[in-house]
Amino acid sequence: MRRDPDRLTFEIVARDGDARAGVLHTSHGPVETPCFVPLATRGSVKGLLPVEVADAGYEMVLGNTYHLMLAPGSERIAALGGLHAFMGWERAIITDSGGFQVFSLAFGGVADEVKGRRGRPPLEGGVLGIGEDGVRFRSYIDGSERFLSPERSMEVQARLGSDIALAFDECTPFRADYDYTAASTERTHRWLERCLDWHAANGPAGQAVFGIVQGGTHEDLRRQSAAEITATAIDGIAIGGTLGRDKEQMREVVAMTVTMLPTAPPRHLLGIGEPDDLVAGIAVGIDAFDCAVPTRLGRHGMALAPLPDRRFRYDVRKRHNESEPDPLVPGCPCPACAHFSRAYVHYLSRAEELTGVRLLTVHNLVYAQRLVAGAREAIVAGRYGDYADAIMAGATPWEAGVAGGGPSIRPA
RNA sequence: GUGGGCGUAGCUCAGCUGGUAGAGCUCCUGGUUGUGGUCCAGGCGGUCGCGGGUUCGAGUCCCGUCGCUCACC
Repeated sequence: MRRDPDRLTFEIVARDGDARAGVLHTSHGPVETPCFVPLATRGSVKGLLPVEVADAGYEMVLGNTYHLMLAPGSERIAALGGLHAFMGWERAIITDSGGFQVFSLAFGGVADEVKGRRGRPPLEGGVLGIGEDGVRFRSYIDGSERFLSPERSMEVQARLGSDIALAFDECTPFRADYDYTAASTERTHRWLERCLDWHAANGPAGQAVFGIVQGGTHEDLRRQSAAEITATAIDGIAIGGTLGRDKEQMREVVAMTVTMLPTAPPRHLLGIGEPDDLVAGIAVGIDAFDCAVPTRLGRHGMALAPLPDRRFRYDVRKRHNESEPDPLVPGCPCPACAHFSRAYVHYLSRAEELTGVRLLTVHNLVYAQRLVAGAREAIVAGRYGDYADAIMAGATPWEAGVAGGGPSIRPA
């Protein structure tokens, strides 16, 4: 199924149960898995320099076709040497296809859509129409009418020069009925064929393409989708679509879907990345995750922390932190925790100082990176179950790690 | 000194010709999973400057008083 070793190879170096530890060899270097992929939607991990992202231990970031094609435009980025050169990031880049934005333009977000809140669409009437050929939508920047199709998405991603391009798909709403989801999933498969046709003729030499499993929460549709994607010449598999109404259903759908996939290609779970989700996803055999959570939480004044009953986070802006001399998370190896008190970050956040966002973003990214890096070490050591148990019991990644000994439960 | 205006939630203010108080922000609590530094949903909070009077009933009307402010001497 792998089309070309020059594009991408995936080497599995260890297994522990269903969990895998591996290395994704991309055109811009190796990416150790399981990995978390920070979002650089508009060509920047918000608030951080590329060197800071690399220093946090990251080997790949995610850029977004939808945002970058609207501004500054893929032609301009190509003229300036491609996305790597443009944003000053020398390691791997995976680009989203823009398919999910069609969904979020219409529904505001996964949580809003699932709960029927109707959210707050970024732009009224953002999606003008979805057809066999592609999607017509309005630019969130100036309201102008734009068009995205399998060919157009691949063309943009080719100009960006990402190491991994995602096939153009439709993310079906949770509330969509079975028939719509089935029809949409089939159309996404036809779109995948068009993506691969375009890429075979025009794609950059070093760029890999991942197909995206759809099918909503329906087992037969997921199975059909997985089978059709696996039968094509893709380099890896992403799990997309709306995964359910809550965490429990999401995990069921992911676990179910993974069993339908061949073991050789890398598996990327799209859009999921709260700490407990990473732990659970790795356990069933997910190799890569991308998610807005660590960086977005940082912008909203939240710090990741070993607090299982608090969703692994706490609000630094709350008053009780105003005189706390300890760092965000004691023992954390990140620059924010190495040099600053929680009281200082609390003060900066409430004062809306940009440095507050930077410190929280760095902390959260380091925390997420340590979580997956610790998981990798545990898998290699054949102790992933212990590691997962320790994290879920409130240990920090460095405490739960192979070298760090057993878990230590700290008070909230 | 004379004349006008204003004193209502921590802040900025709304309350028509009298029927026993509202909004925004702040504050507190949740939520926000292929990124709009957001947004959403709840909650705490007022003896309506003070003292009298009229009235069944006064933040609303009358008298006095204190404070702030503007204009004119």
